[in-house]
Amino acid sequence: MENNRYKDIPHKTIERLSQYRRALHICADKGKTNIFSHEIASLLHITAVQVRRDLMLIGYSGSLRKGYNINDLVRLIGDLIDSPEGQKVAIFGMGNLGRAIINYFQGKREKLTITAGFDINPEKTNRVIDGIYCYPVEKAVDVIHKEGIKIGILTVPGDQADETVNIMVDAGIKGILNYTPTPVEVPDDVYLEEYNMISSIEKVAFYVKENKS
Amino acid sequence: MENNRYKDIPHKTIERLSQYRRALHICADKGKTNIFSHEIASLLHITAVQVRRDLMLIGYSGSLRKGYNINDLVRLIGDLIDSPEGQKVAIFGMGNLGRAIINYFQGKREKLTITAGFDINPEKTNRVIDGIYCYPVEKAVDVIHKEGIKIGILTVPGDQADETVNIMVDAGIKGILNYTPTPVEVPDDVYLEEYNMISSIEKVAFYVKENKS
DNA sequence: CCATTTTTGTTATTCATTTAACAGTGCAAA
DNA sequence: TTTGCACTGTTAAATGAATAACAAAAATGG
Ligand SMILES: NC(=O)c1ccc[n+]([C@@H]2O[C@H](COP(=O)([O-])OP(=O)(O)OC[C@H]3O[C@@H](n4cnc5c(N)ncnc54)[C@H](O)[C@@H]3O)[C@@H](O)[C@H]2O)c1
Ligand SMILES: NC(=O)c1ccc[n+]([C@@H]2O[C@H](COP(=O)([O-])OP(=O)(O)OC[C@H]3O[C@@H](n4cnc5c(N)ncnc54)[C@H](O)[C@@H]3O)[C@@H](O)[C@H]2O)c1
Repeated sequence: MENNRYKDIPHKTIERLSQYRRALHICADKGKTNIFSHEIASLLHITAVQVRRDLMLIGYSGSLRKGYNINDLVRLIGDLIDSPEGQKVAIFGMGNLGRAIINYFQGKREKLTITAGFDINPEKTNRVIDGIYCYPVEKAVDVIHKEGIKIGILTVPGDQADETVNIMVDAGIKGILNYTPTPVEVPDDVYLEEYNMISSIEKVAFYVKENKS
Repeated sequence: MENNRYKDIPHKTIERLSQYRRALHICADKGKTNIFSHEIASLLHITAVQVRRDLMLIGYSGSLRKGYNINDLVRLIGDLIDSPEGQKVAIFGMGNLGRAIINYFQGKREKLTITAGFDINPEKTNRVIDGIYCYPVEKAVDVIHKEGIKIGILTVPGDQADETVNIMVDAGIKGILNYTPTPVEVPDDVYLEEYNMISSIEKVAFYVKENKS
């Protein structure tokens, strides 16, 4: 009940915390040990107030004169958004996008590991692709259950999205990142995040057109 | 001044209109000619009120008994978000993601065409990759100006983002879709849309973790 | 011909997020 | 010691977006 005290942190704040952490890592690598809210803000091109507000929500207090301690802050963000034991991720659809994600993401986050791929194409299944073993989708329930995978990234063709989501949910996936252009539905206990790239491009195109006037 | 009457349409509505259109195309292909707000809603897994509200904003009126005429609605959405003469798009960074986007997007939208790629790697430049000619970045100003490209997709490594955005802006790009994890800054007359995939995955992971309680 | 149903279009309300306002604090310099 | 400065942390207000509420219209069936 009251053990998830972070339920009331805005979704947008969670996203930004992830970005703060990335920026802080870069600063730490440069030998910086402390940082002011307005410095973080200018790295992300947002306002210092927003940074302070976000940090207030997670309960971190900086020093008045020296700002925030970078290592402490990185650790605190990690405590909030990471699972100490790590989380496993599966990719559904080992096509162009799925493989690009593997190559990009794998090894980048300490606590998140892509541990399985699934596909329907027999030329791709039952072998290692870009370092990830690709199973046939029929094995999804078994593998996901056995490995304890809770997070799935959906990169199958749009017309396969619904069907594949059902498989994912049945297999025990509790969080889905849908890169398909097809909106999908999930039970209440599954967290769903969708990103439609075509909408994004069309949105940019729209505002470019409108600004011309 | 008052010739862009669509300035007050919410950004989220623009995104949804793009998705409505996609869904409507699929319906039209199935031979459907009319559709109710609640049918559109259930395709996108949103509410019928939201659909009607969005359509109200763009000034389309459906028939009380037959709902919306699919062809008319598709046309009207096109009038709003497309440029009749089409718009050209350039990709900066012809790596895994850039090429995945080309393969995925090209040919999909009638009024948006990827017409040039740019890269810094001499093995990739001055030749055709996945159907798109890849120029060295030094040619960006020339090519973009000559072709009249206004939209750019940024898929260079994160540490090259700022520098590349400057080149894009100098070359006359007016809308940027940044897939880099590095937040960038653009002048007021350039529209910027950013998408950070790692934040998305970490967000999903966070809510999966939190729900476990 | 009138009540019922179904759906649209619009206004009002609620919810989420950002931005503004400002009090409080510790250091440094006068 | 005191004054001013440059920060932080928090509350208040404004903006943006989703949801709820409801009047009006058109067909249907008694
Ligand atoms: N490529 C991109 O840049 C991009 C960008 C945004 C969104 N997307 C979306 O991502 C999805 C994949 O795009 P892509 O370019 O990688 O396509 P792709 O054709 O290269 O990859 C699709 C993969 O899914 C597999 N597949 C098909 N049906 C399946 C099923 N029922 N179960 C499991 N696997 C199945 C295919 O064998 C293939 O390997 C599409 O929905 C596309 O709209 C792609
Ligand atoms: N691959 C993914 O799925 C994915 C997902 C989200 C975000 N991203 C981001 O997209 C970007 C590209 O990812 P990727 O996986 O395609 O990497 P990649 O290394 O495959 O591609 C990067 C490309 O950019 C080129 N490049 C390097 N410096 C350049 C410069 N100054 N100007 C022009 N071109 C230059 C490289 O030659 C290479 O072709 C990265 O910033 C990454 O963080 C990738």
